[in-house]
Amino acid sequence: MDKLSLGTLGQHLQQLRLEKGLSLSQLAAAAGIAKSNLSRLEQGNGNPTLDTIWRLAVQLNVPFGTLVAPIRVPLGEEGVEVRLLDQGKDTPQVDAYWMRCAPHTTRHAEPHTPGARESLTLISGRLEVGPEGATTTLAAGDTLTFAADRPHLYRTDDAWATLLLTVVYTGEGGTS
Amino acid sequence: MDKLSLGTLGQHLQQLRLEKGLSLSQLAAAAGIAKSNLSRLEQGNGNPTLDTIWRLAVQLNVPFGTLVAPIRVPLGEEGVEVRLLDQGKDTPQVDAYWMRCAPHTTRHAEPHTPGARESLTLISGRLEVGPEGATTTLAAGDTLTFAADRPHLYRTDDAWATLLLTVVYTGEGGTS
DNA sequence: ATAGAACGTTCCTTAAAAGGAACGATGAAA
DNA sequence: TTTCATCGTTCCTTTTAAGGAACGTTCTAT
Repeated sequence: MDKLSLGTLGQHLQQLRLEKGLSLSQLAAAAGIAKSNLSRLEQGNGNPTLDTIWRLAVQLNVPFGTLVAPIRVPLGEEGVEVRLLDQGKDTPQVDAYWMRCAPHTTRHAEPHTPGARESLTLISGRLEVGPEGATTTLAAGDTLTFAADRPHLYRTDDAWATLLLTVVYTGEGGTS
Repeated sequence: MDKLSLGTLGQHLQQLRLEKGLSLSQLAAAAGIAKSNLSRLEQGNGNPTLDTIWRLAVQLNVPFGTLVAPIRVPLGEEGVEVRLLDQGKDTPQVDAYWMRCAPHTTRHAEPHTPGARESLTLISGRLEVGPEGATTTLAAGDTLTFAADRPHLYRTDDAWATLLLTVVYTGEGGTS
């Protein structure tokens, strides 16, 4: 059974806060909670109340579950930053990510569930992407959809690449 | 900003519990929390801990936010909520948005600059979208690209729709 | 009826989350 | 330099959510 990880909550909180350019004190004041409270949460300690989470979610302008939902991304590889934007609750299940790749980086991705497809739109930079052996090179504004139930890769040349990425699990929908 | 309503949480809890045919005692035991705790929550009192909500969500097998999200979610003025995710700095310029539309909502959008195109991917729900008079209906996971230099619209039926949207401002410089 | 079991509620206690005021560290302005 | 503001953290106190054991009620079976 799924266990609640307080660490990811803290990471998400801090990440979202920094993206907004807010200091810990500012966010705490804006949300109407104590600094000490927010500090603990970002450190991964504590077990916040619904009221506390709600106030933070409102201030950070994120759908409620986003703060808590664990990032289901292998991530870790250097030069690649991935953010979970949203998780669809319909069938088929759809996960939406924002992704940024450093120059001269190759990310190999494992196959997803059978039938899964990825759609992506390049926001800036250039990116070679697709199933291994059948990749395509995209420029800013281009979109591509490909089968993601085989090993696939993302590769940048000498420029940064930023993109939106959605994974559609057309197979039996998994709940998380 | 929106205030947290504990009443709706209680209603949702009870509704989901009854749908599953569980007694209050059973659910509390299965989730590993005290009966008194669950009883208070269903009555709309109390302010549950993240741990408590999590355990209930797991037992009821609902995505986390569902328990808390009121029937009507924080929406923009016209039932449409839009968040800017990213702005490309390359050529062509690309703006990335996250967008959510309430049921039975129609949003008319003005034409963008000549040559502009929109690409969108539906994360959940259903959406009729496209240039006025030439719309398409999308389901979760579907993607669509259309010319956005004409008046276009987004329309939902009886379901919420969540989607990623990118606007590509294809200037004079043609993309190779 | 009567005993038993399960239901949901209401107390009281206890563990812990939130608030508040320190603290040292850092950075900018006088 | 010195001063002042703000940063994030760490205590300690206060508030309160969660646990536990009653309770009255309802239903079933004996």
